[in-house]
Amino acid sequence: MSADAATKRPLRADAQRNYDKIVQVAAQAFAEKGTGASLDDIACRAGVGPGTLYRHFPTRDALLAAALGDALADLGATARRLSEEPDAAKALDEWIVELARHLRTYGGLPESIATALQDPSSPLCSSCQPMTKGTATILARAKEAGAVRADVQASDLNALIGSLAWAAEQRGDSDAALRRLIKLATSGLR
Amino acid sequence: MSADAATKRPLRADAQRNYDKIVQVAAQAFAEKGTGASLDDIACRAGVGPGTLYRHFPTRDALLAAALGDALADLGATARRLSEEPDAAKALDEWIVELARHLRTYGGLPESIATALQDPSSPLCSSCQPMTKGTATILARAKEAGAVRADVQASDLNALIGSLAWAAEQRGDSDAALRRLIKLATSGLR
DNA sequence: CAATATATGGAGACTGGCTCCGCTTTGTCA
DNA sequence: TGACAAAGCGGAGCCAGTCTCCATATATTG
Repeated sequence: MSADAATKRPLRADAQRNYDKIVQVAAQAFAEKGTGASLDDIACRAGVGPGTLYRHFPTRDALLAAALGDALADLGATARRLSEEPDAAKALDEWIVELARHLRTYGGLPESIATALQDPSSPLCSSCQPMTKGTATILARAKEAGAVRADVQASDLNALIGSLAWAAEQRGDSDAALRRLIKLATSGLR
Repeated sequence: MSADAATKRPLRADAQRNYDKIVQVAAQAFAEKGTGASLDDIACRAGVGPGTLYRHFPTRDALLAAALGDALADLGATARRLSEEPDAAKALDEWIVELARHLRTYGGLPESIATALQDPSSPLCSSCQPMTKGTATILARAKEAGAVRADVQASDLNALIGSLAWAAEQRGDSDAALRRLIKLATSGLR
């Protein structure tokens, strides 16, 4: 959970220390209070002033993207693994569940991400490529295999998964309830 | 858009005037700025102090429920009409679209309602009976007609519809895009 | 036209976001 | 090693929003 922003001049040692500490504290705060956690509070808990936090992370999304770092890398790995899975239909089912579960890492994450996806300039938007790309490739394979209707769009599927994760969060659902919701939405009403 | 709260002692004339004005202004503000509109601002625009607004409506949800009054009555009427519709499957389809559309009356409404539904003491929760009951009865009829799997639960269907309305809002979707999303979720992937 | 219950409004406490700028620390180079 | 410039810091302070408290004002009633 460190080493990044190696582009441009490397940060001064103290600055790098602060950066890392902020990300670490932020990850914990988001886990506890959701994506709406107070940024001033995070700065305080990291032992820096608000100014420092805002210079490193000009927006909440920037901090969120940094805090999410590892989790998103994991998701990328999962996507690659499922792209190899022989059974394309099974791979898609698994991907959907996995993605929905990831979206519950922090409270409020589905909303943060949905908003970010609307704004290409958001750092969170670029960080989410593992998600969007993953869905696109795995869905494409499932279509080729004839396991999915040809008119299903990747963007719609992403929106659907996000919205289910959101609903599950709103209801305080268990993992089982989330799966039930996913099954309802993916197999339809009849 | 007036006359209510006739239970208990009737409000003093000036109080009733203020009450009505607040509801009217609130409906407009929510329409413009979403359910998160500033309450102090609503009070100000209605020509009353914040204290007055908060005495009539102790929570945002209380005000929201009042502002939604007419719309919810309409929805109740729609539910009754669709309960008569001979084709139970068609009735359900229509209900789903109608409900999702109603949830877009104000920005942020799906979230406000989803939260309220978790809290039986919320005034918004009771106001939403037309929605929940409507889904329950229309779904039951569709099941009887064999148009829907028997294991589909009304609560899940409600959550699903709400989440689709939420997703459509996040993406700034047109009505057509919302319908596409609904079709995807109700007819499944294959 | 009191007397009284009812209702008002706005000052102000509090929370969180975010900025600005004088001060401190670090890295470098002689 | 010492000194200087660049890099970084932090917290005071402003803004917006929520919500409360209570001295004051107004409607109603006999």
